[in-house]
Amino acid sequence: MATQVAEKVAADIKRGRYQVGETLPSEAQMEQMYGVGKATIRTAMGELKRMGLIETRQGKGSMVISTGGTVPPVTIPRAIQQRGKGSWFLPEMTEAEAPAISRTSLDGPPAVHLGQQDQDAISVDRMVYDPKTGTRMAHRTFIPLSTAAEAPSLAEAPEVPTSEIYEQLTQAGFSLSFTEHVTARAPFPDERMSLGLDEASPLLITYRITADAEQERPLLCEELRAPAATCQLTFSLTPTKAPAKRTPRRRSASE
Amino acid sequence: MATQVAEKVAADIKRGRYQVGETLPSEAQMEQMYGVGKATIRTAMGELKRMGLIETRQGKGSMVISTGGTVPPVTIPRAIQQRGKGSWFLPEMTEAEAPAISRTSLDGPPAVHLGQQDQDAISVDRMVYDPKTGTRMAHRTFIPLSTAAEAPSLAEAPEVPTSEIYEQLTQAGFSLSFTEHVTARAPFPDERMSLGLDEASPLLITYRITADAEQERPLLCEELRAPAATCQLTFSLTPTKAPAKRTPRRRSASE
DNA sequence: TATCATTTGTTCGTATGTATC
DNA sequence: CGATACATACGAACAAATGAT
Repeated sequence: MATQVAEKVAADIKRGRYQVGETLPSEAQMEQMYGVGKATIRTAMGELKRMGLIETRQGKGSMVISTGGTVPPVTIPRAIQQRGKGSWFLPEMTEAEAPAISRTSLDGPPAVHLGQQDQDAISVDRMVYDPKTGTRMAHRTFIPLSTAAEAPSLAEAPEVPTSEIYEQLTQAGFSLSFTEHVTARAPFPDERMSLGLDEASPLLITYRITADAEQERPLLCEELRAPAATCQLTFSLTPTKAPAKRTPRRRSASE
Repeated sequence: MATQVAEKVAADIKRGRYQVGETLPSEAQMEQMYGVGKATIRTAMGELKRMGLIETRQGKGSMVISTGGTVPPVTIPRAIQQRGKGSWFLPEMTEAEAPAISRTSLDGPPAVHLGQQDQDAISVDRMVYDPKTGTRMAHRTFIPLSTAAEAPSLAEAPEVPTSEIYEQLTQAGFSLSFTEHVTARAPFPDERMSLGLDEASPLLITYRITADAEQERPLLCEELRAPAATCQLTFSLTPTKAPAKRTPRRRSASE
């Protein structure tokens, strides 16, 4: 029944019955309108919030912020430019705070993607944001100790920009290739706090794995967490010109 | 308070206090354990479900299905191979049903990405699934009428595999380039039905835009919606070798 | 500055429906 | 069939934020 109410209100928003920017009738009014209890209305409002259609504020009311099916306003380009032999250029990110450096034991997705379960790594945490909208994102760089051993300058100053990390890896003799894995999930409570997610917006999560092209050996892992309600990641796909004789097999996913 | 309970249980799961596969104490028991009411426990369980830690089934109980921080089991490769001049090869997808062809008016993200607001397009709906896990995904191809006009064979049989669409566009004289936009949101009620999302898992959404490289004119839009709890998209990033806009080129960077 | 009505946020207790075993 | 457990809904109370008086 709560779902039916949510669908009804969503349809009304889509039809223009409720305009964007307008405040919906109060919950008490909706109870009367649909002849249901408070819990039902609140469940329905929760669905509408997660769908990104409305935004509620205590003491004010529920405002329509979208009619659904819109493109997220913040575009995060995931492109890599190589200008010279070891000169890399990445889309800029504005840092909200000074990066935090720590030493961690690799676990979860970074460990799987790097193939280094329970190994140690240097991790650099950054809070970045989009200057136009103020959207905050969490960025984390994992530098395995085995990688740092081959590029000693990395271990000394791991908080340098990512493009410089790529440069140092290139100077260390590696030929870099990049793979990115994207997924999403509901944020943990502490992530809601640090990213300022007032709603129950999902979290868009991407892992960029930098590997040595020849050895196919993972060298670096970068994690980016962004609120999916306001962000979209953009990739440029380059067709690979593979010979038709043999199919290059990707690693099968079975964890 | 509900959040605190959720954090406590999540910590217990992460610490191994509750093992994966095990059933949690019943909601009634938890009310006693934490000294809270039913609504609080249910809110907490809802958070744990969205985080992908537990799965609840009516009449059975709440089962732990993950300790958090795991890699989604289904990897969806988003790669494009070009074998010959107009011979394309894409990762295979298993169709669950026969494709449904309809004519729609472009709206929302597809319209924005194609730059064709309110124009008509042929849309081909497919329900695909991963044979190993049975995960269902919704795939939709938008062929603008303006594109169909230049590749007439497309309009006659739009339900051909995507690789064949690329082939026909190449034969029509286009030089194809691809861009992909990824975001996520909570599923709509009808999407929960059709995709079989028993939980409140977010929906991972990606739009692949096929454009003509020279004219930078969008030709085609493919939409893929997959349950984020079990899926990750994988991209291969190719560094672009762009000439520096300010730095003068001293050497001919042939590579 | 203080007060008050309005509105959402959170929790509680209870009841009923429904799937599982 | 019956006991158990989750799903859904109702009614009530209080807290907290907001905006106007």
